[in-house]
Amino acid sequence: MAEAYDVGAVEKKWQERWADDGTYEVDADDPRPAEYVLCMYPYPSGPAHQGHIRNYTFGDLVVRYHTMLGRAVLSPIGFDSFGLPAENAAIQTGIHPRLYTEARIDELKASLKALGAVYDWRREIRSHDPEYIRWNQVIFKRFLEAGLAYRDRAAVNWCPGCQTVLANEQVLPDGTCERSGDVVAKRDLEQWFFRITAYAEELLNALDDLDWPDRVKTMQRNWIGRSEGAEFDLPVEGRPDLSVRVFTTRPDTSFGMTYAVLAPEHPLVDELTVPGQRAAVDELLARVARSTEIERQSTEGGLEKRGVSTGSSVINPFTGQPVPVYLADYVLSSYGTGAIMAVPGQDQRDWEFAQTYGLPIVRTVAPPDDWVGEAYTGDGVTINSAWLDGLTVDEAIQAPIEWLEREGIGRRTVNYRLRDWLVSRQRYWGCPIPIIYCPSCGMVTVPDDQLPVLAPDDVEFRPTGESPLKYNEGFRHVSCPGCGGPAERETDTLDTFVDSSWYFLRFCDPWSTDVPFDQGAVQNWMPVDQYIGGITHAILHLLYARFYTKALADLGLVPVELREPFTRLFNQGMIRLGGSAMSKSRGNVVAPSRYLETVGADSLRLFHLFAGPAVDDVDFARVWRLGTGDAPGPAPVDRAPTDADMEIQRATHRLIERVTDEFHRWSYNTSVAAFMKFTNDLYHYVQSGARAATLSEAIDTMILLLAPMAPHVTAELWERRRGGHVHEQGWPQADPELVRRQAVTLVVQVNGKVRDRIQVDPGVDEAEVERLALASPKVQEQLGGRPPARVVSRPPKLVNIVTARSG
RNA sequence: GGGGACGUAGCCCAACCGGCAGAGGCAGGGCGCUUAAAACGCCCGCAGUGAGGGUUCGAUUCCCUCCGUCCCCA
Repeated sequence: MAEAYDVGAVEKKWQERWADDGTYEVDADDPRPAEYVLCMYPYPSGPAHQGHIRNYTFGDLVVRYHTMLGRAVLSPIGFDSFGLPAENAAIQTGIHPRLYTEARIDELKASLKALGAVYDWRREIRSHDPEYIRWNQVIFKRFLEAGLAYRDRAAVNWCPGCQTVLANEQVLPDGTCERSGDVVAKRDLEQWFFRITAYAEELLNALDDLDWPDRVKTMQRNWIGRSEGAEFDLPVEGRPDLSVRVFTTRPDTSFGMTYAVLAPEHPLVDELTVPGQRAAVDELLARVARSTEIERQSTEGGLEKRGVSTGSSVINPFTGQPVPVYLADYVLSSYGTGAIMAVPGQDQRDWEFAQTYGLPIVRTVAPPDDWVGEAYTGDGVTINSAWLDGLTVDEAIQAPIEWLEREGIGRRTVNYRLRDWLVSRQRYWGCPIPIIYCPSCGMVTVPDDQLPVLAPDDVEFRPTGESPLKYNEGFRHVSCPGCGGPAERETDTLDTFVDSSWYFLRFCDPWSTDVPFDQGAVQNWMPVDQYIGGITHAILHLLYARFYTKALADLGLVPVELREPFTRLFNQGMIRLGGSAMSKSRGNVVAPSRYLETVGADSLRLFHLFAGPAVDDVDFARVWRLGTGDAPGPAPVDRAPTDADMEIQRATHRLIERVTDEFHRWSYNTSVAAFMKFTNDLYHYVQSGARAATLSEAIDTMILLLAPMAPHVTAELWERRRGGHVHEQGWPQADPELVRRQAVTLVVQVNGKVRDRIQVDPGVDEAEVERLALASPKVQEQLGGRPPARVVSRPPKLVNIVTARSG
C-alpha cells in the first residue's frame, strides 16, 4: 500500500530542521558571492494575513533559489514595531504598547515559520529595541548637525476632539477625523522636518537607472513633481512697497494675464483687501477653513462662490496694465509661491473663473482653425503678445524668462511638488526625539553617551489622544546637558517611516555597538539586490529610504558611492479572490492559518504564486506519488533510450530552461503551470512504461526546480530518494543540445490566413522557407496560378504570401 | 480634475520583440474503475481578445476615441 503524503508531519519536521541547522545564517566573510534579498519588514499586526503570506513566499523563494545558485544570501527579517495601532490598543485596553506589540510579533513569527520561510534570525531587528532607538537618535543628531533636520512652524491637521495632530491619511475625505468624527482644522505648530527637498533633483534623476517597475518610478516622479518655469514680481498698484510673487510654467502666456489669484492663506491677503471687500473676503476665508483639499481642487459644480475680489490691482509687467487681484480656494499656498497669474485663454480653470466673474479673456496662443473648445493648452503660434508674436510655445517660453532676468523682475526657477518631510508625531509609541529645550542654552541635543532617550513605561494612556509623554513629569523635566539647569525634553516622537528608512543598513551589522552599522559590512552586502514588498509603499517608504541612503553617504556613515539602497524592486500586487480585492473592509479575508493547518504551507505558497485555483485545489499528491515511485503503471525498466524516452529527457531540460527563465522574469504563475503539465506528462510516461534512468532524472530535476517554491515536500522527497538536503544542491543546468528543438512548425499563410503547416529544421534560411512554402500544394491551390505580390519570410516560424492588393 | 494599469472561454489566467489566439487550473461533459458514490485514472476547448477607428503583409500586442474595472495623486 502506497504511503500517503502526511503534510503536517513532513512540514513540521523540516521547519524544525531549518530552525536548527543555521543554513541561512551568513556572515560577511563567506567566500560565496554576496546576495542581499529583503522583504519589507512587517508591521506586527498578529498572525500573518494573506498579504504577508504572499510577500514572504516571494521572498523565501528568491532566497532559496539564490542559495541553490551558490550564493551567500543575506535574508534578514525584523519588525516595524512602533506605530499607532499599538497605542490605540493601549488606550482601549490599558495594555502597554510594548507588551501588546511583542505578543503580536510572536504570533507573526510563528506564522512565518509555519510558512517555511527561512531567515537569519540572529539579525532580527525591532524598531522599539533600545539599541535601535539609540542609533535612530544618533542619526537624527547627525542630520541636525548637517542642517538636514530643522524645526519650523507648519500648518498641520489638528483634531480638536483628539487634541492631536493627524496625518493626512487619518483625515477622511469629508474633512473629519477618522477616529472622533470631529471636523479637522488647520493649525500652525512647531514641527521637526527633514530636508528631503535638498535631494529632490537627485531623487528624481537617479530613478532612471533603477531596475524598478515603471509604475513605481512614475509615481515617484509625479510625487517629486518637478516643473520648470519662472518666478516674478507683480507690483501692487498704488503700493510701491508691495509686490506679489507668482510662479508659472507658461511665461510665454504672460501677455494674456488678465487677473492674478492668491491662495486664501497668502500672507498679503489682509494688506490687499480693500475695506469694501472685507466682508466678502472673510466669508470666503471662513468657508475655505471648513473645506477639504479635495473640494478645493475639484471643479465640479462650477466656480461660483469659490473666489472673491480683494479690490486691489497689480501691474502686469509685460503689458504695464493693472489687473485685479482675486482670492480663490483652488490656489494652494503650499505650491509654488501661493499666487498665480491667471491666463484664461490658455488655462481651462482660469477660463471658467473668468467667465464666472466677468473677467476679460485674451488668447496668446492661436488655436487651430477647427478649435471649438474654450481654453487652448496646445502648441501653436503666439499672438497678442507684442515682441513674442509669431514664436512657437517652446521658443516663447525662453524669451520672457530672459527678459525678466534682464529687467531684474524675476528669474528662471525649478519648482517641486515635494515638500520637506514632517517627522514630528505627538505620540508615545515611537522613537523619542533626542532634544532638550533649556531656558538659558536654548535647544540642545542629548549627548551621545546619554542615548538612547527612552520613553518611560509609567505613563497613563488616556482616551483623549494626547501624547502621554507630554504629561509625564518625570520624562519631561530634565537637567540641561549644557548648564545643568532645569530644562524640558522634546515630547514628540519620530514618524515610523524614519525607523524603516535605514533598517536595511542595520541588518548588515545588527551587533555593532559603537556605530549604527559597520562600513565594511555595509560595503559587503549593500545595496539590496532584490527588495520585495507591497505597492502601498511605492512612494513614501521607498522615497524616504532613498533619501536616507544618500544623506548617510554624504555624512560618511555609509560608503560614499552607495547612492541607492535597492537595486531591484518587486511589488507583489493585490490579492484577489472571487474578483474582488481581499481586504478587511470587504470582509472576505480568509485566515491563512486555516490553510496552513489543513492543506499545508507548500500548497498555500503555490496558491499565492499561481493565483489561479482556490487554495484547496493545489496539492502535491501526484508529485508525491511520482517521487515515492507510487505513480500507477508498470515498473520502470532498464533499456536503451527509445524516442519516447528521449522526448521525456528533452522535456526535462526544456523545463529547466523555462523555469529558470521565468524565475528571472517573476513569472511564477506560468512556472506552476509548467510543473502541472510536466507532472501530467510524467504520469502518462509511467503508464506507458518508463525507462528507469530517464524517469529518475526527470523526477529528480522536477524536485530540484520545485524546491524554492515548495520547500517541504521537495526536501522530504529528496532525502528519501537521494539523501541530503535538496536546498543545498546546485540548481540544475539545461543541456542546450537537449533543449534545442529537432523540428519546428513552419506556418504558411496566404494573405494572413494560415493555409499550411510544414515541419522544418530550426536552422532553415529565408530562401529555403520561401521555396517550401511556394511548393506547398495547399498554397498552390490558394494562389490558383496568381503570382505572389510579396513574400514575407520569418524563418523558421512563418511565411506569409501576399497576393495583389490584400489587406 | 491629473497620472498609471488592466479588460482574452462560464470563472481564474497564458501567449516574451507585432507572427498558428490556449500553456495550466477551476467549473462542466463523456468514458473507465465501483453494487453505487466519493476518490482516482483517461478523454473532451467553435472565446477570436470590452466597442469603434488607424498603422501594418500580419495587431491580444503599437497609435487614437469611447465604455468598464482597479491603483496612485489632487
